[in-house]
Amino acid sequence: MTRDIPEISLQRLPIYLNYLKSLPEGDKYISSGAIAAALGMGEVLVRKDLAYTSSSGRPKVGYVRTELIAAIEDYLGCNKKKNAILVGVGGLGSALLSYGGFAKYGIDIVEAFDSDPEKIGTSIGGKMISVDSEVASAVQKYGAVLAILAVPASAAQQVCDGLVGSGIKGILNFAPVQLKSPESVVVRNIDVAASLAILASLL
Amino acid sequence: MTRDIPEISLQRLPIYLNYLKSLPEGDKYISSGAIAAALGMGEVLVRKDLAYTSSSGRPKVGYVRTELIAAIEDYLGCNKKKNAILVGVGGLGSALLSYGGFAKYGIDIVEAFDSDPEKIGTSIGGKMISVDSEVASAVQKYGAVLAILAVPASAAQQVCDGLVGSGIKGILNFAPVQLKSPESVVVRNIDVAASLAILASLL
DNA sequence: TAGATTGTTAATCGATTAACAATC
DNA sequence: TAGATTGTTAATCGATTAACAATC
Repeated sequence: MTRDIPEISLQRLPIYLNYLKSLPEGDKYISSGAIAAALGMGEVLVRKDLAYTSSSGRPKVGYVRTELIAAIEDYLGCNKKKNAILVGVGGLGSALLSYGGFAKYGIDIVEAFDSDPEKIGTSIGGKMISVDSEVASAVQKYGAVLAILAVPASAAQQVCDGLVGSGIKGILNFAPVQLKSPESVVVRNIDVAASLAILASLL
Repeated sequence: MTRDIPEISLQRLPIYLNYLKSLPEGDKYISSGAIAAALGMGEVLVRKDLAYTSSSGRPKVGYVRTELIAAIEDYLGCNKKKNAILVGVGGLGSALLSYGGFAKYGIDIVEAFDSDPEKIGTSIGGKMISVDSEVASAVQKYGAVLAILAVPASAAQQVCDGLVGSGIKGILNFAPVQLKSPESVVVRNIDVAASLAILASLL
């Protein structure tokens, strides 16, 4: 399901979604101008982004808030359940296992993996922690398509290779390493330290 | 120190830096073509990005790896020590307190804050956890310019207001909320759940 | 109807890539 | 010298913004 939306527009959809959900229930209509003003963006940009979700507004009144929320959620696939696994139950991995924020996008972390014998067999946030070597069978068993990679940089490529081999289709990588993977597997990176450093260099 | 580098180029500098540091000590020279190939980017783009750091290479041989690392580190301000505080010692906040990855960018998290009386007075990763209301005095005391915001969405704006009032100049916000702040304060957001949802919608 | 707002087409802006001269 | 690589200028590409017709 590759759509022709620019990824940068796609990245803004959750921002609109969060904002729209934060509005009072009583607000039936919302205009692109109001959204733009609240989020500090241009109103044409907002309308263009929203148009990708095939939501449509009415001249003079704007968009029906609940319809817009539903359209964005639908476009993002929030209503399509996806299973994810997490590899690397260190500090960050543990935090993500306990974090409830994935559910609103239809994502469920079904199992976690680590190489530390101390952790294996325990569970965090109701998620079982199993040994690394069982990743592939778990991916099959749960039909998991997503993986969160939260291992040390030194292990990241090797774990990535295993994930690719297991049939995982998307990897969110927290290790500060550029992973090599086939084009058919989508990898996106979050480097918290680098993000803070970039922010600092803008001051 | 606002430079005329596009932010998107700035965001790539840590990627180059990580890659260059991962190369064997024995590699004296590295070409833009080799960097580009390793990271899957265009080689002209690499040269342009590197040119912003005022590093320069030699035709035929490439860049001196160690010089390039030094130039990027210098440009990113890794050698200029910056103090950061962290607000919200939940799962994610705790993980970030224990995370050692900020040091390589010259960033030190000096103190953490929370509203939970149970946590106040304890410490994580060697960082003291104090009560929220002491943020402003700590910012003064340490000369902190950066803040990591890891509180629930419902508290984020209020905490942000306090940070702005305390004189903080940059905020890395993990709450899925668009913060309102004066233009003089730089805010960047990381929304892990949204990032995974976007990734999923690309599959 | 008049006015506000949408949706789209054209213009602008900025980032990436291509071409190529400089140079070691 | 010949060839590889840098650094820069011009061309292309894509995203944002401006203009404006459609419409409720």
